[in-house]
Amino acid sequence: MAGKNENVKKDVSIAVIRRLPKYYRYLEELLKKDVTKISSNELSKMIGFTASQIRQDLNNFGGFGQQGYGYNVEVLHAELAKILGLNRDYNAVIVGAGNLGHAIANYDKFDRAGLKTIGYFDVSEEIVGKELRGIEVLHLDELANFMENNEVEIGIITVPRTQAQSIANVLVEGGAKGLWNFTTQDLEVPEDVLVENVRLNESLYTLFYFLN
Amino acid sequence: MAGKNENVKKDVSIAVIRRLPKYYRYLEELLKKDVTKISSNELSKMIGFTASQIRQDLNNFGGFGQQGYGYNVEVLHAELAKILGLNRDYNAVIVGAGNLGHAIANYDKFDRAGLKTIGYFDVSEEIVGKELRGIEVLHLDELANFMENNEVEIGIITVPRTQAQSIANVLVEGGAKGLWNFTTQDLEVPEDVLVENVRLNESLYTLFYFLN
DNA sequence: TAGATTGTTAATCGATTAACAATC
DNA sequence: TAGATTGTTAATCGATTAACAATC
Repeated sequence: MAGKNENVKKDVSIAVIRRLPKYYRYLEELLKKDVTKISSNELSKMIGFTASQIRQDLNNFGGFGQQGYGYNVEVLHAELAKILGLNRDYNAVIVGAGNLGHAIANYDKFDRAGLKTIGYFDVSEEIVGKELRGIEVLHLDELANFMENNEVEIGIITVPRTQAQSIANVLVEGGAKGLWNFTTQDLEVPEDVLVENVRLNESLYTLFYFLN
Repeated sequence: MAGKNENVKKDVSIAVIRRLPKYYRYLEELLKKDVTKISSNELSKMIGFTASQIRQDLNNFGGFGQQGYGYNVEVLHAELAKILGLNRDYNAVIVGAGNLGHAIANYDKFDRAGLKTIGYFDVSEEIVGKELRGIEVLHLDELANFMENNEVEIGIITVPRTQAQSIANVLVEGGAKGLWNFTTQDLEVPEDVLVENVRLNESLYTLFYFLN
């Protein structure tokens, strides 16, 4: 019994995972304000989740609190950083160096969070050869070669939808373990590769829906 | 009994709403391929939701199918467009005309979906005065005035987080009914205003999490 | 008509909330 | 110690899936 389950961390539901960054963000603010401790009840009032949910969520990863006291802000903040994998860097390439690609590349917060974009690729003659954050934008044709010669964990896809799948293939072939997909294309990838989709159109349509 | 409930469309859950754009997208593809009819079962195989879920989802809005036949692609596509509010235009302003603002402004698909960006605002000297899609980018100070003189339904916020709330206030004061918020700030707005958040950092952290 | 497939009710599953004993 | 608040189990709620009668 013991041996077999030792490494089987019971799966935490995706709903929980997606709430973690919010906890992290609020903890960060408390830290800045030099707040040293916080109860699930106080946190509940700030964030808008129930205290019960907060305690349940956190307890998926360990007992970070102390009865009668609450949670130590600094400790919890650090634990969340660890859980979210913010304690290390991730090499990434951006494929599609248009406005959206630029926006991501230039967003300091992502860089500080550990997203290190080490390569930019495009097909447009206007863009290829230009510099982005001190790095020359390469032609898409050089992507496969680049992937071979660099450790790239994350591929960021900000190209027109029709090209998305073939680029995903090159990225995966080149060793990327995570794809951040900004297109509407549903990408097919091997089981050990992760796709995180940002569906701006779905978000927009949802907004439209509620305006009617 | 009749009178009171007549207008009370039972609330459709947000989970359902967020699946609609995906149905719409796949229907669009079928339409392009001149497929005239589709069963929930066939759709299920394409989209990856269960046939049962698809039928349940659609039946929140009406009985669009026909027993023994399935769904008429053209009809269902048109119905979804109507439900999602894609059958009309929405005037919008973009506040924050940096890379992200540019990306949104230049994304043709949004324009074709009905998002009409009629004003751009920023504070940067480098950007204010320049043209974006043939329209001069104005200084943020002119936003309130612009809102007063134009019908603007949607405010798109792509500024640094610290300015987000005060800009939201101006937008709401000026009549915006929906905010598309690309910052991490949780916006406080009156009850009749809708905020649709795009949390890129939460998406990125989720990706990080799964890479560990 | 027989076969197919919807619309809809019932059963199941999972996530959220409530409750409270454990304990700092 | 008494009070506070966690960690955790139990109850509730809502969403998903299964089943099937209705019907094209």
